[in-house]
Order: sequence, then C-alpha cells, then structure tokens
Amino acid sequence: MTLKLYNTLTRCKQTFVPLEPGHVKMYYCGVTVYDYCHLGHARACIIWDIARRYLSWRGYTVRYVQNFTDIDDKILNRAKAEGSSMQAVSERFIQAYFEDMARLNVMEADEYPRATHTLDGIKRLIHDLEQKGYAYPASGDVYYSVRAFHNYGQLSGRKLEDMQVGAGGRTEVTDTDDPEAPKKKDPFDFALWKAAKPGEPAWDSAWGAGRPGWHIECSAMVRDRLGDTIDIHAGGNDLIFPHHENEIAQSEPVTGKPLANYWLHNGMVNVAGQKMSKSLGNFTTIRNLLDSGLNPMALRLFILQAHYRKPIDFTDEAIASSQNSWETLKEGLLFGYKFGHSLGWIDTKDSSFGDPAAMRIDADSELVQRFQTAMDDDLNTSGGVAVLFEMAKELRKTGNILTHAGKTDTDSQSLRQQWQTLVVLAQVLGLEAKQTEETPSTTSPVPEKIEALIEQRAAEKKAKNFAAADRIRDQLKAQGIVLVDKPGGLTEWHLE
RNA sequence: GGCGGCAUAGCCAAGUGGUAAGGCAGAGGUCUGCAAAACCUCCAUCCCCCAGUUCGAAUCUGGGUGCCGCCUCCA
Repeated sequence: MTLKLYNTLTRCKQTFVPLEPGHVKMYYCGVTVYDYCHLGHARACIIWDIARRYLSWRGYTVRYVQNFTDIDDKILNRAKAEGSSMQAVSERFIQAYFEDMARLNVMEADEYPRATHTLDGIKRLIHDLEQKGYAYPASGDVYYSVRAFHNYGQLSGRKLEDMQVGAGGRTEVTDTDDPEAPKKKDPFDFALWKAAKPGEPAWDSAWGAGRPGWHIECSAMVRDRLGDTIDIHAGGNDLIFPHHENEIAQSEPVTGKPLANYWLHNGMVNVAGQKMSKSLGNFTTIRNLLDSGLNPMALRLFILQAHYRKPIDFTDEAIASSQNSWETLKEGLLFGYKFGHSLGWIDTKDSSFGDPAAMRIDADSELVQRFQTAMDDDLNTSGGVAVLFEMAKELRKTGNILTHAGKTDTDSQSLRQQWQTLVVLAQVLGLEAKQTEETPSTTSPVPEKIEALIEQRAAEKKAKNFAAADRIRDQLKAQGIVLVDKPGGLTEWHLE
C-alpha cells in the first residue's frame, strides 16, 4: 500500500515518495504571534500534527519544523496599544501557543525558528535575489519583481493578467494610503525588506536599517533548517496565495531547485457558513473553548470527523456531538485500565502499562489495514476514526458485560490485542484518554458504607417503601456511585 | 472579472463505476416496583436538478441551481 497525498501544486493526489528513503522533511507555516490562537489555528495544528504522527507510524523519520512569525505590523500595533514591545508581545503569545497546544496534545516540533532569529538567512536570500535580478531596492525598501519570475502563479494557478489588484477589498489601485505603491514597479511586486520607521524595531542591512517582509522569512527558514528542497510544505489554504506563491518565487530562482515536492493545504473552520477570522470577529479562541469545559480530545474529534481539505462548520450542535462521541471512544481507550487487572493481565501496575510505544500490535489485522487504507488515501481521518469507533464500541460492550455479568466469553489475550490496537491507532490520531479522567478525586467512597446503604435500600424495597429506596439511590448517585439492580434481587455498585 | 472548492438521512460525515462506512440524535423490545445501566433490534430503494454514456452511475460526461474560499491581514 502506498500513501497518497493531494498536492496543491499538481492538483491531484500523488503517491508520496520522499527525497531520501525513510526520511521526511516537513515544514508547517505556523502562526503570527499577536493574539491567542483560535479554532482555525487549532485545526491546522492538529491536522499537521496528525500528518506527522501518521508518517512516523508508517515508518518514516520525520523532521518537523514550524515557524513563529514574530515580526509583523499586527504585533507592532498591539505593542503600541499596550505600551509594550514587539518582543514582549510575541513572547507572551508564543508561551500561550505552547500552553494551548499542550492541552490539545499536539506534539512539539523539532524546531521552532522565528523571523527574529533568521535575519542573516533572510538578508542573504534578498542579496542573492537582487544579484540575480529578481529584486530591486526602492528608497530603503526592497521589492520582489514578480514579472521576473516566469513560473509565478504556478502554485495558485493564476496568471497576473487575470488577477484584480485589490480584489480583496483592502487596498485600492489608486490608494494613496499605501505608502509602498509608488515605489513598486508593478502593483503585484511585494516587499522583501521594509525601511525602518521611527520608533519601530529595525535591523541593519545593506539597504539600510529595516525589517523583513512577511514571505521572505519562510523561504529563509526552510533553507536554513531543512535545505533547498523539502518533502512537505503545509499550511492553511488561505496561504496558497500570496504567501506560498511568494515563497516559491523567492526560493526557486536562487536555489534552482523546487522548494517543496508536496504542497499540502488544510481547509478553513467556518462559522455560520463563513470563514472564521479576526476581521469578521467570529472567532473563538482555543483557550476559551477548553476553559468552557470542552474536552480537548472532543475538539480533536470535531476536527477529525471531516476531511482536512474541506471546510468544517463550527456549531454548538457539532461540538456537543463531538463531546458525546469522545465519551464513547474514551470508554474503549480506558478498557485496559478498568478491566486489565481483573482479566489477569500481570503488568497493569507497570509504569509502561498503556504506553502505545511499548505495544506490539498485529499490523496485518483487518482493522489495522482498514485504518491504514483510509489514512493512506490523503489522510482520510474520518474513515480512520470510523475504524476506531468500531473497536471502541466492541470493547465498551465487553466492558459492560464484565461489569454486569462479571465474566466474558472472549479470552483475555485477545481482548488485550483489541485494546492495544485501539490505543495505538488512536495515538496516531493524537487521541489519548488519561486514566485519571475517570476517577473523581472528590470523595473516595467507603465500600462498607455503600454496602450498608444498599442493604437498607433492599429492605425498603421489600417493604414497598419505594420512595425511601429511591432516595438512597439518588443519594449515592450524587456521590458518583451508580447502583445496578440485577435479577435475583442483587444490587451491585460502581463508580460513574 | 479570474482561479479553486463543495452539495449524501433530523445534524455531522466517508464513499468517486457494481448496488450507501462511521459518529451524534432518535424509535421499539428484553429486564425493572419505577428508573438507570446493560443487552437485542430498527433508522437514506437512494446521494441538489436536468440530459447523456454504460449491462450497471451518488460515483463518468455535458448543462443548470445553490453555497463557500482565494485574488497582497489570514491556519
């Protein structure tokens, strides 16, 4: 079986073949750190986290690099508004980023280059572009000459003559507010270097003090950290044009090589059918969402239910559905912790128990194969999740039978295999159930007391004082203790 | 104006030529004093519309309709 990925550059699904067998160089265009991350960022981060996890699971050694854009007008504006500095603002939101991602169980990248740490590489690249005739200085700024690059538009599939300048509605052709407009030879040219403005951070350069434009940092970081050509370049589909188009234009004339072999783009998160974005004001931050009680794994499921290239709609109903879905999956994932001991598994107390890295599963089993087939098809996560649910429901059922009947017909080792397969595959999607989620720390119930109450309830039932019997049941329920009446007048209890 | 995408049950969603995965929600039954839990069962003759190709179409082709994204802030 081969992994196929949809490549924006070629507009089709292609068999993934890395530059170097067994190794993958992957770069994800990360966030501009001027505010807390919202659900849209969560989607991108989770999807590329899963791409990376899946590649690793498929046996590749993945080198995963993600940048932080920490030089930007929006960061500066925020710093000004707060009477703070650009550095202080970006540090704060980088910290917040790490906090949010840890909660979402997004693995850390191998490296997190920042624009402010890549100035040498940026200046070198601009210098090379200038030497080769792709860039020109203009009163302290340096611009990229779009018409000098014949392949311009290859990624986004557009021609310069077909594009409307300012169609995005933010700049107008004759806009006098755009101070760069008169300096550009062509309206489509973009800034590689911006001359310093008074009171703003600036770095020395051959063109005078200033700061880099937005697109150049990614070209420079990829080159510095991963080399001239990488395997996978990922990001939101709103970055295809101009950001990724410009990255190609900046890198390829200098190196003479493709910047990336596979360009992968995720779809947007929508609210009421429209893209979630800062400018529309319809965004929800990750931390707000999680602080309001949404389980991070439920949020993952929300994102995984749809294919990564399609838009997904953020609604209360969808979130509630994901929350309930997670409860189902979680029961399957916790099976080993709840029943392993009673099934005679001897290692349930070991520190490595439940660790997917220590588990060996049957890679040829039908379920694993189905999972892999789905994921091999351009990361069809919703197909993969379906396999997880089938396994989780089966385990939940067995667990329920164990709770209610005390025994099961399925043999212990086979159950162990089923459980481990679920845990391992869930881990590939970054879905993990913490054992601690299960046990409420509020009250540790005293078994003798409960037994006494159960006996008391049985007596009340016998005397047909059902109201009194129900009060006892409700009282225990409030403490998280669920009573199970079984045939023959027996009552058992377990924690919720 | 240019480029691209999407349309499948009450909701979300996979499936891209062989007769509709999965999730959420819902219904009936068993059990029960009633519940809860559990167990069993059910839940799209059909995939936006029209025409065509084919033995066979949700899937391919042509034409519509509707919605969305990008066109120098963007994940």
